[in-house]
Amino acid sequence: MSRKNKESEHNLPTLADVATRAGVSTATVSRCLNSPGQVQQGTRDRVMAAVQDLGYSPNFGARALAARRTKTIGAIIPTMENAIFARAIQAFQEELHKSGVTLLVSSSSYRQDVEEDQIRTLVARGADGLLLIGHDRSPAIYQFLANRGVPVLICWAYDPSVARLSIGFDNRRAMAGLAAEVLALGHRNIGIISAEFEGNDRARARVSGVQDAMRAQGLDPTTADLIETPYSIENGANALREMMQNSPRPSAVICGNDVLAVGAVQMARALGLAVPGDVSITGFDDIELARVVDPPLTTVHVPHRDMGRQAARLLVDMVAGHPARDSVLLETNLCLRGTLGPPPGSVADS
Amino acid sequence: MSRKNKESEHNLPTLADVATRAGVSTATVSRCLNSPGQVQQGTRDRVMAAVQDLGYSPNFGARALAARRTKTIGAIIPTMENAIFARAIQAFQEELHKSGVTLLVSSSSYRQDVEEDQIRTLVARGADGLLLIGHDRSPAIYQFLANRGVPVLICWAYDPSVARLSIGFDNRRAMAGLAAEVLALGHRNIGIISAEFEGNDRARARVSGVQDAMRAQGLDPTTADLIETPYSIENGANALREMMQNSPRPSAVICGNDVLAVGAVQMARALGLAVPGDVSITGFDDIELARVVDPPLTTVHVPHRDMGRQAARLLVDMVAGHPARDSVLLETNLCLRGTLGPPPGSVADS
DNA sequence: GAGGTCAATGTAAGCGCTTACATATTTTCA
DNA sequence: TGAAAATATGTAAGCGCTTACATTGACCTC
Repeated sequence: MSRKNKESEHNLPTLADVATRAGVSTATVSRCLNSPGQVQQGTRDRVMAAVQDLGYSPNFGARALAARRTKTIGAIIPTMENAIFARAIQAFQEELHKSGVTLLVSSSSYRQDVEEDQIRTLVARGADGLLLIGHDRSPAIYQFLANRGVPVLICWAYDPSVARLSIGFDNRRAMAGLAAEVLALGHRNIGIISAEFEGNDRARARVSGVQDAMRAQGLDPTTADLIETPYSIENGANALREMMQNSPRPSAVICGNDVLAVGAVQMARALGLAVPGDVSITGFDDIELARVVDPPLTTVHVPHRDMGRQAARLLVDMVAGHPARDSVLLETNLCLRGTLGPPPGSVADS
Repeated sequence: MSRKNKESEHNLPTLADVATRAGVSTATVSRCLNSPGQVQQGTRDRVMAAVQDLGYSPNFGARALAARRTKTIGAIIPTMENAIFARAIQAFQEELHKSGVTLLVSSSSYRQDVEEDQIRTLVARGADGLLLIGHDRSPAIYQFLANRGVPVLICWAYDPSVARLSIGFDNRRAMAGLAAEVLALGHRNIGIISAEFEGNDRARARVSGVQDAMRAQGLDPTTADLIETPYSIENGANALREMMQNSPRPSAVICGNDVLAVGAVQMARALGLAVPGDVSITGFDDIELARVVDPPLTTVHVPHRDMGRQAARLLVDMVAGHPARDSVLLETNLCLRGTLGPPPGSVADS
């Protein structure tokens, strides 16, 4: 009951073809490909020559099926559309490549349901491990992953209160540091433009950081003007416009990331407001955009490349059965640039 | 000689487990999953319940092996690090998703050897089709793809002189249009900052476009100052600095893309040159960055999202055996913004 | 009511690989 | 020099699916 080979069909060379041509068994060919050390030089040469001649390349599905691993790691990022995740992912991929691991990337558009789908898809495709951004997701999906025995590394967040292994920075503390700087200049009317909280623990932590800093100064955090909006330049711009209609008007607007901040800066200028003369604006991430906008953005530098690289090493180890003992905390640092100044009418200013 | 099941091992439910639990054969379960119409309602319900109960999800490798297709399409882009390709890929993925196709993305860092590796990897992984950027690559690799019967769609380029199916725009004509605009303002000393030519037909085509426009004005294209450098803001900046040391100094610098142009604008300002008062600068692509820089960049708008979306549809059709008849030409349009003005000392200027 | 059609399901043969175990060959050293 | 140890290769059993073909039974049609 053999499947008919329609003449039209492509018939690629298989391991068996290579074996025949090289005059060895399929096992030997397989070994040449996977652990060449086990095969004698002469035999190996013969096999490799056959591989070349035939233009053989192994069938991934068969290999995955037989070996029960895929040398594949999956990553799901919220978006590819701006540079926030791109640099980290690029570094992640480069590092994985060194270990012969392939990366599969999907983007979830910041939607939890989409992300869950993608997690399932990646696992079904045999991802040996997964890189995810932030901790926020349903217990059910973590349970699923645990059942499947798929190691997961969380990045972009470091939160010692969560047991899961992660590599990242302390969003809350980093933002608190920036906010402290803002408050130290004398700003008292603070605006916050954040990403939407739902499903985004980083965004919440950053806002908490601002609130921490306010409390530390004896200010009431609830007096801060808060707008939640999806990350985009345009949304940042709109949020700033809205915020500037309030009274009292914030003299400093702290944004959840650089993309929002860039939009805010542009809108401020469009409204005829000087930055930082009339309003100070800060970002978070220090992506390329931060230096392109005029004036350059005061922001928090996140070691994206480093995070990506280290994440790759950790995850490769985890897949190999050497789970890291502890989460990794990376340091961020403040980039004080042109968009932050003293509030209008302050002593330093007059 | 059965493989021992070490007790420690995860043993996921298989199709057979589902079949047993539902009291049907594996074939029926398979049909429920792949072509539910063929199965009676009652049976199907029973099977689906079993799938739920067991938390079954199909093994990708086995499926690919047996079905000889993967519902996967691969794409290789030169870089993820800036936004040039991100928008198109995002749209590409969203559209593929509608057809139940998974996207695998790799980036080649603009290196041909890396790209060939990745092509082979993706094919080995069973990609049913491939999306590639530009035409430039070795005949050997095209031959390989043809042997394997893997359909390929080229994007980012439209060149009727090449037989391969593509979707894109006419880089040469688009750039010629922009250059004509520059020349019409009276610029005669032209600088060109391009990506490196090797392996990048788009870059070459764009420079040819500038030369076409010069010839059309009776100018000698070889008088243009040309610098080739990899795409990055920093490289754009360095190239501009270098160019400004020449004499005569260009009054307009046409850049191969927005990333280079943004770097050029920033360097011009750092050098104390007014843009466009002292030097005009143009880009290509119209990515977000183009509007963020001050003044906003004169550039060529490329319909990235549309290209991505249409590419997905075409490729899905090709994989299904309905190859498109012709390459698709998309229109670009000029975005005349702040960085382009008349040359210094021109009548309009004085 | 015999023969034919059609729909629903079952049977079982692979898909192309890896790897445990068996076998053959060479090396080592008491 | 011979037995044990190490090394190289072969044998063949799956890995978890899909699907061609076989089977079954319900329903028509003349």
